[in-house]
Amino acid sequence: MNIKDIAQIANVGVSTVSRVLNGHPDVKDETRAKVLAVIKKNNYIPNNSARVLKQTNTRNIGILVKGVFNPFFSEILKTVSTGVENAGYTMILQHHNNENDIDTLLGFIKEKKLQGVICLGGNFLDLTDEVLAEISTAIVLVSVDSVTRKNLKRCSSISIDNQQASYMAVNYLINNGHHEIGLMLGEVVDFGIGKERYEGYKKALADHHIPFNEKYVLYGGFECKGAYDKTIEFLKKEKQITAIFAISDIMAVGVAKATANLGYTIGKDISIMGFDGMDFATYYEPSIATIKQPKQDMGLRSVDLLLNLLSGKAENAHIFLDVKLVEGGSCQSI
Amino acid sequence: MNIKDIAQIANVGVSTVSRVLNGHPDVKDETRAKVLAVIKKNNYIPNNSARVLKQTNTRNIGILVKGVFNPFFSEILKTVSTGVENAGYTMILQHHNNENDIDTLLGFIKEKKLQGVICLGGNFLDLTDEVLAEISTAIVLVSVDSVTRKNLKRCSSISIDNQQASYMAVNYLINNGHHEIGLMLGEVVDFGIGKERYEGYKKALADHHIPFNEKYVLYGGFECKGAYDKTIEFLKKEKQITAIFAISDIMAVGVAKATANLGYTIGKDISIMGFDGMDFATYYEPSIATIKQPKQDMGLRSVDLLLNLLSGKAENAHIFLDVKLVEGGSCQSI
DNA sequence: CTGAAAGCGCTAACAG
DNA sequence: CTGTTAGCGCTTTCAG
Repeated sequence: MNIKDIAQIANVGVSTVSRVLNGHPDVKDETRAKVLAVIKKNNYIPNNSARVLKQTNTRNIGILVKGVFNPFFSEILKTVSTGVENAGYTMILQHHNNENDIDTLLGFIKEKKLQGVICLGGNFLDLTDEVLAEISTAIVLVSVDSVTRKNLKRCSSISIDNQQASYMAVNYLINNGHHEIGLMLGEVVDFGIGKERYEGYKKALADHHIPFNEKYVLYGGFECKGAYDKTIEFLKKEKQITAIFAISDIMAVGVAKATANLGYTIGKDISIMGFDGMDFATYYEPSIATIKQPKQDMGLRSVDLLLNLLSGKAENAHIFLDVKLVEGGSCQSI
Repeated sequence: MNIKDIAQIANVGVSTVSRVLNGHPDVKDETRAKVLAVIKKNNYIPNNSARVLKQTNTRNIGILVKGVFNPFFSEILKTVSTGVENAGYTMILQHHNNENDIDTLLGFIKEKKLQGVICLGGNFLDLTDEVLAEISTAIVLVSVDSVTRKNLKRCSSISIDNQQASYMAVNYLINNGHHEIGLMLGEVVDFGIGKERYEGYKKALADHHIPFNEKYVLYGGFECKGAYDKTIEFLKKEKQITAIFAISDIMAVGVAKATANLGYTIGKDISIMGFDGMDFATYYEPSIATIKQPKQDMGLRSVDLLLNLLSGKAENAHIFLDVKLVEGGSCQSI
């Protein structure tokens, strides 16, 4: 069942069917009704590929997710997918773990003829306006490293200031009297947000004249279990530790469980901070203090921006959203 | 830059380029190398739409997610997306909340020329082999209602026995001495897995001659907050309650927090069971007892089955995977 | 307002 | 082994 069949059954030309399909105004109401009726009766659905092949306007939006499919991205994804679909676009999700995020992005755009892409995570430090000049695709980078600071004119970004957010967390711990603060990062090699949060940690220590100790830096692999295991091992050796800052809530939960199992009372014997602002951390007992990222807003604004970019209603922009330090029973003064 | 350009530059015909692209064997090594070089030098990437338009073999696999993008689905999605991409397929993700899951599925298949679909969630009770006879798309339903029991010959499914799993949980609570057991469901209207778990709850009570009390059934909307609020309200009225079974871990966390805030000691004053087997529940303090679904396995097996269905290596099948009751400090005998 | 016809970029006969 | 060519189903001029 294709457009030709419909045209034949409805006794009109294919172009008329096409016009009806695309909501062009210059079709007689009567004809439109007839065509619509035939379409409905035959359950006809236009072939997307043919349409995309022909049009420059493919209505394809890609979502490129880098690395682990963490719950934080999932929440953004939820918002984004709703927005993209409501706007009548097709959403193509690609998940990768390649070295070169830029090449992956470029390939994705060409292959799928994307009109727009939202990248969740990844490292785009080497991205330049020259590279982007070759393509006319709208690009919004979400939650990526500080490429945003380069003020590229041919792409947009929505992010938070990771270094400052991390600084805020560590500073808060220090102001609560903590000096021996462990840091739970994800992977050892991380040139993206992990690195920036690492630097925020170091800076906060330095500003308070607290010496930095490499042994206090742990890598939990962004999973509960990793964080749990590393914390157990760590606290057995470093008994002077009074606080641990994990750069994701999921790891914070692992840290919390580890301290509890070691006999610490969370909040009293040890303070724990997370990062992201996930529900399950807020509803932990005690509530895990965290740096809350505006997840919903990040999703909403990235779709908004992308759609406005596509319709020419907006210019490329680099938007920094504010985070909020959410206090919780897991963090107390000493 | 298209196939014709490449052919011209490489001084060969388009079909040769096409053959190289598709790994056909009958190309002279020398020619292949030449073409490959030109492709690489020009950063040529074939247009997917044209390929899909032409081929029956579109290499498009759709993932249709129904309802909330919960963390449980996200985990499956992670596994699935990796599998689909490794097999060289394009993954098109669609997220919907329509009434009619079957029509949505059918439309999705036609529009995107899908060769296979994996449905996460949804209600396919009205699905029949007659409807499926019209399409030649491989379909794997994952985590859906008991349509699986109808033994459709033209689609597959991977699921757990929700009623029995729920029965197992409630039975466990009862055997631990609990008689006044609250049930935290998601939405009031639910003809899918929610209903089956509801029935498992009722059946367990009945088998132990415990009267069913409609007031003990709560609806938390599959969110921490909803579960939290409803539990607070509930426990203020029904002080005789000694256990609550939530049909998702995320809600169990909300329930746990509520009981803690009301001054209950979890595990001692009240027992809590979850469902799914998510990390953050296991790492809760105390660990939340749960019915662990084989998430990883569900993802893996659905991709496997789908790919084998596509290559003719497997027949449609309805697979029930086993769940496991994981004990935890949140549940104790009284 | 409507129809005929030219491709979009690719694959796969088919012919060499 | 390789090139020529006919469409895949659709949109979009261009004529009516």
